[in-house]
Amino acid sequence: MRKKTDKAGDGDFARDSLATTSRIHGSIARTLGVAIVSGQYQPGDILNNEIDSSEQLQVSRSAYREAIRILAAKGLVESRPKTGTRVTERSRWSLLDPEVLAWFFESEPSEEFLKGLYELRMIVEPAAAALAAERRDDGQLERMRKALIQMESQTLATEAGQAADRDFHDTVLEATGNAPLFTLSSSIGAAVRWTTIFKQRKRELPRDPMPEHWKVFDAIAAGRPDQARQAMERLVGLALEDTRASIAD
Amino acid sequence: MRKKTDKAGDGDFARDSLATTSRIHGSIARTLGVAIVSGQYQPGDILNNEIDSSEQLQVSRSAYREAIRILAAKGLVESRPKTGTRVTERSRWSLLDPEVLAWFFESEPSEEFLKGLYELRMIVEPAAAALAAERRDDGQLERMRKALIQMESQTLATEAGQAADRDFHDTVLEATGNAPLFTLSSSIGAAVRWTTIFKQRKRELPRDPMPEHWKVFDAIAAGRPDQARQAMERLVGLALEDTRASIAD
DNA sequence: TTGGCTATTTAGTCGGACAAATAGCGATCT
DNA sequence: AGATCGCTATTTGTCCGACTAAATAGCCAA
Repeated sequence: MRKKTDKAGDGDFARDSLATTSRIHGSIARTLGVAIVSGQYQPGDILNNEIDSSEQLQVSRSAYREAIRILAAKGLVESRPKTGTRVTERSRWSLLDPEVLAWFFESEPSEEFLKGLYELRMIVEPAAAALAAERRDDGQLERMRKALIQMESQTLATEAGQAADRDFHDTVLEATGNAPLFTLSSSIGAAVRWTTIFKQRKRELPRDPMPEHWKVFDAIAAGRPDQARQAMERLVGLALEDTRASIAD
Repeated sequence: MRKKTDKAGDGDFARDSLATTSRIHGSIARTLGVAIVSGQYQPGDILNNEIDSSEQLQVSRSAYREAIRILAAKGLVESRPKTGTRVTERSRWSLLDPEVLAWFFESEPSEEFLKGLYELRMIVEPAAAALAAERRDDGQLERMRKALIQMESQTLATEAGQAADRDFHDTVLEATGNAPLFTLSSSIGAAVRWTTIFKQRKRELPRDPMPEHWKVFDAIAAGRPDQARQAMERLVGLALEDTRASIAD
């Protein structure tokens, strides 16, 4: 009933979670998903039936159906015989699913939505930093330090610098030892990446983010939860300000 | 390309999100999903190929494939030609997806996982209550009041009482005006409330939850964020204590 | 008017064929 | 011996067409 891999070799398997779009069902799901989250289809709208839709999209009905299953799994649509497949109300959407977020970012998300993500980050990350200060182990601390050093030398203007930034925040989340909390990191990371791009479109880096990052790190390293929370609050708060400024423009 | 419903009639469509298991692909997904989150399949394990699996489960290959697409959409598995379909590392799982959470609760989740969920709820819900105190409108306030009155008369022992409890918390979340926050907390709340049912299997209601609920309501009605946050902290904290007690048993 | 029956429409399921990708092996060349 | 290239077998991916089951709408009869 179950086959075990000989050597837990997940090394080169991890890289391409993006490959999801390389198959037909994935790309159809993406197409429809973007159309839905961008408002091209409204909640309550009914998609054409499977026969017509698959013909219009030039794919087999099976591939189309698999795409619909993906969308349904993320709460974007709901199917039933006779009625058809309809777009569900927004409150049912898995807004924090990495793919759904990616679809949002493909056709600029509303300012309100971005604000919501930042607000969520403002709630979650400081609390996470506090927990991390209590529970981090040496390995995690070391990864945080390396990420910050990398970030310092590359700056947020480079891809590598942004990746380092993500690594740092990911490791903080991981250090909370709270798996459900950790899954938020990819969502939050996506939001951050997007807003970083936003910011750079209009102006150079508005401010050096390193001092705040180091303060967070120091507090976590020192095992001071309250201090870590406050430092992270400042960090996220400043990022929010910058984003607000570049959006307001 | 798009067909609009005449009367936005989503009224009777909303009830059965559970119907997802009534179709074969859904029930297969559930079976496999439970097997995965319960640890019966480990990350890195490779599932039997589609032909064998679908034969063993007595379903067509198409239905089996649709089930796999659902699991892949929730990050539980990853498929590729030649290699097969393998269970992904836990960090990729959409732990906050309502269905994934439901699968966890089907085979009692680990204490650590439960603790994580409560911890997250403890972070998010008080913050949400604070935001709600600033942004709620009269209609939301009215719905909260009605829910609490219903909850008071029915008690948590009845289905209607639990529904009222859900309504109250959902309305608080809605009142934050933050969609991402809403989806996050709503799925956590729904999942955690399953433990309420667990609790009641073992003992009667350990304590009257109404005073804390009314305090949250009053603070939100009065537009006092800090007070609302503290009241919600107490509310969730007490629920956590109760759960801990019934687990320890 | 109402109640149930039936027709119709739609997703759901099936089975079987063929295509594409790729990991792993083996032959070949250096 | 080692590296490199190409082949092959395995597995998922895609397609097709038929049939099943569910759910609605509308008709017909009481």
